[in-house]
Amino acid sequence: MEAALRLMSTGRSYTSLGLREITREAGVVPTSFYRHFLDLDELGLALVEETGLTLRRLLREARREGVPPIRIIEHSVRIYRQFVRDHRLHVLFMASERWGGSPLIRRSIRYETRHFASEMAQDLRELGLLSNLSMPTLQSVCGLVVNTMLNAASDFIDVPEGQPDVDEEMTEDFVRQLRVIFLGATVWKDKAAASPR
Amino acid sequence: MEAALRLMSTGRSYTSLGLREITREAGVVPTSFYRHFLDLDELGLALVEETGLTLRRLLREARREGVPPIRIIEHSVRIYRQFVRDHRLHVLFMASERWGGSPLIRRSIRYETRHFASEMAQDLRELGLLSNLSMPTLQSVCGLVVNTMLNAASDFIDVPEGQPDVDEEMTEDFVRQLRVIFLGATVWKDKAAASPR
DNA sequence: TGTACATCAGTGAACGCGCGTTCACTGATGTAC
DNA sequence: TGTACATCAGTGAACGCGCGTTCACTGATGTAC
Repeated sequence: MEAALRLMSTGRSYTSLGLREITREAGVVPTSFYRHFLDLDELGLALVEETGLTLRRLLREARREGVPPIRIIEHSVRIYRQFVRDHRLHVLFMASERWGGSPLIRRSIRYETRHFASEMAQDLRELGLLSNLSMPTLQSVCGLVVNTMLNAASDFIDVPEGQPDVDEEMTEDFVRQLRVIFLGATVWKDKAAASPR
Repeated sequence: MEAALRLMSTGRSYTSLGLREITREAGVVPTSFYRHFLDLDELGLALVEETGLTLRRLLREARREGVPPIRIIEHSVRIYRQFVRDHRLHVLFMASERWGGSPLIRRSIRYETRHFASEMAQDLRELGLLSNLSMPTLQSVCGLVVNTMLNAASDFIDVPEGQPDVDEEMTEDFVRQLRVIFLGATVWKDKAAASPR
């Protein structure tokens, strides 16, 4: 799995990787692959699952430590940023295979991101934030936020390693976009009232 | 070019297509490929260029016919929707190869979308809309809008043909997201004043 | 403590196959005089 | 109107290569008694 991510780190897509290529990178004979996975799709799915699991664990901890309801965005962006730093290749994989070549992987990523958006919506609800939105609208907004997060992550593919200023500028832009979204959500007036639970 | 798009219409990624595969789909012998393109990257770039050109032409016409400044979003969404319908595969190609396997194609798509976002920003400026935003913020918002448009387009990859209700629901969600963004942009207060042009 | 057996990641040879690319070619269409 | 030549999309044979997958194997590690 690490070998596959490493091969993708130069901007290759997952679907373009070969089985032999991956095992070569892993320093192992091609046939060994079958000791671990049925085929390449299964490896991809394992990567998605791993990433989702890690992120969910992180969020659970973050939730447990209690968040000051004010500055929620800054706090979340900081957590997300740290996650992207620690698991750069995993996030890149998720973000760029969202519409990659394998239908199975696409489906599993879509499932994972929806799950993530739902958790975010629920968190906001429980914190009493954006209570002006109906649940469908809140879901929609969270979906938009997640997509924006993944887009931002993807944009880092082609940024060369030693460019902290470009990096900084892109993050700034990303935060601004999130602010616009949340600002819009704050003043939004839904036709339907917020569902009472 | 049409053959390549056709092969991708079932969810394959461009990078995973083979030269022989494409020429086979085109009903032509593999070697004929070289009469038209140097390699697969060049074919991809041609597709990007074609799509960009068509879209720009469409926008120019739309601009010429004059837009009532009110209902600008609805109008634009309708135009975009028509474009996606008429050039479904082209848009899908652009949207899903944004972070696909070929660095050259990625770069060229990024160039094209930036260009598009800039034109949108300029249009809004000239119409006197969102004049509360500084130019960088306006650019950022337009970038967000373009990305959201492309994400929405990509989500149609896995929607089976005969599902008009799902289609409708997704469009509705997409429009709602755009509204949230524009609403946020409308009430946004920039630290810097809007540049006086 | 010692023996017998199970488990399992990794090995290496072999297979048939489709790939990208080269080459010299054909034959239709357009252009010059 | 007729002839000679240029252009150019498409052809078909051939090449060497890396691919995914099969098979019977090795040898280290863990487990049962």
